Amino acid sequence: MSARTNSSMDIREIARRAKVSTATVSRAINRNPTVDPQLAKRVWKVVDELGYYPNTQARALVSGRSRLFGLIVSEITNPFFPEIVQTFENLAVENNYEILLTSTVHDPKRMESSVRRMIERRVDGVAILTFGMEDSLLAHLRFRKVPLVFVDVGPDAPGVTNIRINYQNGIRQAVQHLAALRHTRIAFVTGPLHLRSALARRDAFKESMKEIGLPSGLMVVGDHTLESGMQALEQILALSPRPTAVLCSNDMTAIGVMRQAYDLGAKIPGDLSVIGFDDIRFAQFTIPPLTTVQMSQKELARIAFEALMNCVAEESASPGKIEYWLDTNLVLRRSTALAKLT
Amino acid sequence: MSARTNSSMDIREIARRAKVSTATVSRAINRNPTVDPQLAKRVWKVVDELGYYPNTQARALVSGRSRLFGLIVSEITNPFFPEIVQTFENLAVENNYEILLTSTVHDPKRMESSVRRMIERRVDGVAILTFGMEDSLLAHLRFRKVPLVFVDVGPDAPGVTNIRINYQNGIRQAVQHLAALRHTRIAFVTGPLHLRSALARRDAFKESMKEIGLPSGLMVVGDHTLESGMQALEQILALSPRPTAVLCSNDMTAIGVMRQAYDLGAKIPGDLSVIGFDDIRFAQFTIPPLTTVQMSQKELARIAFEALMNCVAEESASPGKIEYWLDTNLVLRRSTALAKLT
DNA sequence: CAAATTCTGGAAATCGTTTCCCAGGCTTCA
DNA sequence: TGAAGCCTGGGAAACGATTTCCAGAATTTG
Repeated sequence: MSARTNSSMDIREIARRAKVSTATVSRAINRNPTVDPQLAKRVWKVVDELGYYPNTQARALVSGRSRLFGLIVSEITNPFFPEIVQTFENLAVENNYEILLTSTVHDPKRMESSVRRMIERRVDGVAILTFGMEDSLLAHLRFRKVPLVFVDVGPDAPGVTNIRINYQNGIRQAVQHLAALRHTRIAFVTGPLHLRSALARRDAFKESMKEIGLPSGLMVVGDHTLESGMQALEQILALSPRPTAVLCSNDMTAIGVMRQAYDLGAKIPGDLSVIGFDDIRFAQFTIPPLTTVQMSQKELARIAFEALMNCVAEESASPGKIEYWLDTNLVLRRSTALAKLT
Repeated sequence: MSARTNSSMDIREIARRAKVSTATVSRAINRNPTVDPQLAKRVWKVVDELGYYPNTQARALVSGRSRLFGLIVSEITNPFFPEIVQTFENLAVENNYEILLTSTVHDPKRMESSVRRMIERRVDGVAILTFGMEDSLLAHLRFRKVPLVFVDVGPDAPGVTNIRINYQNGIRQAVQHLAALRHTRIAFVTGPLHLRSALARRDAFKESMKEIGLPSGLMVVGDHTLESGMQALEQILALSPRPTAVLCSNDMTAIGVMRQAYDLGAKIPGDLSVIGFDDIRFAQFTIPPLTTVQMSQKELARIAFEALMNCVAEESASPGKIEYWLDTNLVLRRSTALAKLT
């Protein structure tokens, strides 16, 4: 007998005190209209008096729905995610759902444990917001017919929803903005090239440069960390002729570039224009405020959540593959300026 | 019949295929040593073949433990929290626990729903890392005998663990560091004064100034947001004689101060020394890197988690009130310098 | 070799809900 | 007035595990 046995308030206790059956209590609590208002009131009175809260686990067990959505991210500390998690949670609360947050921290073992835990808790759906997740793991989820939402890189299979990102749009705007400021030597700092999303950004850059007849050879490989941005700047400044603008695969990299520029005494945007990607919240507060390509995290989270809700609502109605699109757009701040003529 | 019924793999199915009873399957899965190794192997074989994962809800229902810890924060997007959540999750994974993350977003309704959801999911314990939570809500949790861990502001009651922060230490170091740099007009930007933690920081500042015979009247009220830091700087610069150093109640405020200084053309640390509080990860990447008082988020999360683990382990052994202490320390970066003589 | 003891694994109760099925009590209509 | 048809609410069977007993087998002991 554990200590919490004494607060044993089950539906039966309520039933006894309200002098009705457990079935009626259940119906009353779930606001089933077939129950007499008088009775319902009696039940609610007892419920309130005793401070009774239904046991979600028992509920889930019999109903088959856990009212739990999994959310897999790569790292919670990655500034890209908190806004997403927050928005996701807000929506979850509104819809009486809970969120099971898991991070992979780029570790295969953790990925596996993430998936296992999702299945064990019988989540009603999973949003996978991390890039790079092994297919064999996904197979487990697919096998269970767990609704899946991917951002950008999901397999083209029935029952999985994909949110595709229009990288091209924002990056084209960024490149053209720089070109308009008379920049011709524009460098690009990539992300880790084993990530499809990083590749897509790089390709969008190449494409955009080609469109306006500019060479896209000034490329430095980074890994999306602030530190790699710092290193990237060193390499960029060593190039000859020296680039006058840098476009980065994400904001952290751009912030690293700016940070290193500060250390090296290069003025931004005077000596070098910098553009980021993602528009994490912090981008508006850097010094100078960072011009960047916005990929709305709120919007992304909203789409992901709604996609999941649709999946559980449909209930095997039309499990065909579905796609959503998320656009990207340049937001101008103060890290870009006219190219310095040399 | 829902669509997932077809993947109906329960313990019985395993039992049938392994030609043993469900009891044996359960024991084998839980590595109960009383089961014959031969049999256990047979069971595991079937389990692996079928890709069986035990249903946590059923488990929780009968065992009385949900293996779920609640984590209530004020806002996930507050940069103070991601590191905590990440550390907490890491520990959870190691210990086969799940984390139920909830944010109050400073909204009484959300606080209530947070608590309700924790109870409904029957969490084994809750860490409350938000400052300012109504006592009436906590009463619900206490009534259920849910182990509770507070940071800094918990009620002095049996069964609740408190993590107390030694604000004084770090703030004294900060003040003395500034004094050593010949600053005598040191301003302080407070947090929202309805938060006990903000009051404690302010008082620690006053105390530290008094210790070395400096006046502590240069006080601006803020609310821990970056924006309030920006506004605070305007007020500070309007003071006469003008302060030469600012100590802030948290890092976001300090970053706001620096951001505004940049806009107004005041050099940091040349014209003004700035010190923050918290040491959020970003503090090392600001321009200039922010000198701040470290309150280790990792350590905080670790203590909170271990406190919860202890509570569930003890199992009503010694439910007396327990206290942990977390120290704070100044970390020197580059936002402070010798006072400019005027 | 019989009796006592220890092991091992099975049957069944249990956890706290939802929900199916059904029995009465009413209403309605012929 | 009697038969037919709703409503309403109760009894009991799930849901998928764990765990307590308990019986029979295996082992040890006198």
